[in-house]
Amino acid sequence: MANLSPTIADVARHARVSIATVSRVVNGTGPVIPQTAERVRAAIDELHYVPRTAARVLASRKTNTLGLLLPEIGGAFFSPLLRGIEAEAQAAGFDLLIHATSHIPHASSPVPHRPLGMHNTDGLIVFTQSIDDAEMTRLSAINFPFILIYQTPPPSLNVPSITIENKSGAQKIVEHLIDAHNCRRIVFLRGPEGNEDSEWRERGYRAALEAHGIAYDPTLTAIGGFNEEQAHSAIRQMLADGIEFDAVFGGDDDTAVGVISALRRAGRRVPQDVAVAGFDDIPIARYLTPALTTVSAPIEQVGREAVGQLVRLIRGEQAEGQVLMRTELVVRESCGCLSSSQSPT
Amino acid sequence: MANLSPTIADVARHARVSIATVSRVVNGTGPVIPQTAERVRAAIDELHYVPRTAARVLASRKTNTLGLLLPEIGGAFFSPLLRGIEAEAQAAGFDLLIHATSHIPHASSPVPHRPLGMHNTDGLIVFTQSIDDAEMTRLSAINFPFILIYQTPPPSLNVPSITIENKSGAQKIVEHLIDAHNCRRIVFLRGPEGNEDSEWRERGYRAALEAHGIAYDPTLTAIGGFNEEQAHSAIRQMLADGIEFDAVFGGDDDTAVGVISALRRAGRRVPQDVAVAGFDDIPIARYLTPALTTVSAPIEQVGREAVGQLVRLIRGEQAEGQVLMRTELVVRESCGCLSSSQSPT
DNA sequence: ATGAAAGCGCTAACAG
DNA sequence: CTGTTAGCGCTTTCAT
Repeated sequence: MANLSPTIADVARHARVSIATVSRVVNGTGPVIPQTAERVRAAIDELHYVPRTAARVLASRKTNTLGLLLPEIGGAFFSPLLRGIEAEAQAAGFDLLIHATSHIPHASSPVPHRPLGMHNTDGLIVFTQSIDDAEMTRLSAINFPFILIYQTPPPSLNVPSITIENKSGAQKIVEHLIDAHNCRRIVFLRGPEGNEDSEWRERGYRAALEAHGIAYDPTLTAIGGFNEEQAHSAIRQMLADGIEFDAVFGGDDDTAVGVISALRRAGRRVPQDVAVAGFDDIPIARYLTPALTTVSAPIEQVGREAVGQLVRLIRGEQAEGQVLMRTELVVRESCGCLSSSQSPT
Repeated sequence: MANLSPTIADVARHARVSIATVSRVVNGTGPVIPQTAERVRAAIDELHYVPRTAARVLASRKTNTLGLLLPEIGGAFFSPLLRGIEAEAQAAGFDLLIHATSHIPHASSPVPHRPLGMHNTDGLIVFTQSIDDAEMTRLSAINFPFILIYQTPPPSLNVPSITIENKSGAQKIVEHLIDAHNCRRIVFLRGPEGNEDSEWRERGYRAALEAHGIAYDPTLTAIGGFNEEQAHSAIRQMLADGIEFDAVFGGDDDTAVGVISALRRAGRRVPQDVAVAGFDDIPIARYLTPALTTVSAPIEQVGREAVGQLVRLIRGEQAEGQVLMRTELVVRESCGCLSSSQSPT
């Protein structure tokens, strides 16, 4: 293979200077006389020189890259999140390394394989359910910069985190269903087991019920798993079981999509027969039929904020601790509010 | 900060062996007596030792990671693609590094900043429109392993690539519109400027027209940009311009979503008044209202195949060259075929 | 303003 | 089976 890639020494020789000088012009560190710098620059692009990251990292002990840990990459939700993170990371001069932490029973090696960590990143953005408490404790103990998104830290740990107003957002939308549309039997479809967002949204759902004197009926909640397919089956099952309801609050927008699909196939009209609401306001939400009433969460913003804080942490500055991002009710058609002749909001 | 992370030397000292021995048990290279190995292992997890990637890479000249270059990360399309790539990379024992090549006017540095390249990956998967021909030529010249997806190589370069049957897929679906639904004035909404997939799909569209003796009408094509919003406006504009049509073939599924939305808002029923079809068969396609008729492309499969070939390339084995993945017509409701009482296909 | 040289932490011969 | 040692390519004092 091509082992012939030039090193800093080659450039130095070519420009008739020392490697230290080359390093200086490459990094803009230290003073170099313009003429010398010019020679070096010429040598660099004549040789197509590209510094080796590994050597750089080893010598400088800084990677200049940020790591993002996700449980899996999928769902419309991740696009804006990644966009936000990508953009801000780049603006801050960091590269981004993403890893989806699926099943890794890689038990053969004596050292636990961590694709992303202090050995190859300067800091980590950790999404819900992508590392366990033990690992979090370890990272915290060695004082490695990391920040949680869509997840609050375990009580014992003082780690900055960014979350959104799940409970009040959920409560607002459910109350809208109740107040504006007279719904009384409202289904809630949970996210994946142990998902924190889902738990808070459920609390909001119950709070709304309670505030309006509607008894909580456990048969009206099931698991939607934050994905269309599971949500579709869940509703289908409820229908088959003869459970009656006049509205569905999906745990998120993907869920709502599955719900609408299942309802329609069962001959129920949305929103005339059943009102439907989601959460997140993913990009396609406004283009669905009917356009989805949902809670707008500043997903991209969460990404940007996460990077911002992480970078501050890395620089040794103070982090803000817990950040709670505001959510907002977005009323469209699926709850029964607007007619279909509106333009997208 | 925590500079105290242990090195291989610490472990060696702790286990009373040489660093070479530690290296052996960590990597499973060379023979080590079980007792010794055990001591080393004990030292390793007592010290929480994690090998430094940079040092490893520098010494071994292998990064064990794959790079993925994308123009931007967004759209429902990427989920399955990333899933496929992630899964296969992991199975092959590689880490994955993703970079979205947005605007980088980082012109200040004398060395071109390449977030991903031979300096930090063993090979690259290159998505459409993420690097230019010059860069491709450079990579090819230094014999660096990389593979193109959703993009054919420039004629002068012999680079393996994975593409899908865009033209025949598009032709099939347009012919379905013509044959099964009697459509004659079919709109086509292009993808982003210069997008190769879009160009082939347009050829398929025109071929279908031609095969049925329908004259190509340039006023029936516009730019949808492969995203809901642009597609929405495009259709809106056409409607405003008084252009008549009985079907729309969106360049991809996201486009189709925007199209349906725009039609509904203009009071046109889908599929009764206008038939709509997409391309890609993204996960939500079957859950839309109406369920989307589209061309199923094995997106996840493309990802897996890309990794497979790239790994082969990296190992110095022969790559297969150009791979063309089959596409398949998926008939659902938006073209007018199925009733809405079906269960999702 | 520039150069010399000492590492950074690890792998990979090569000895023994 | 285990230890020694020479780099890997670069950054970074410390001299000059």
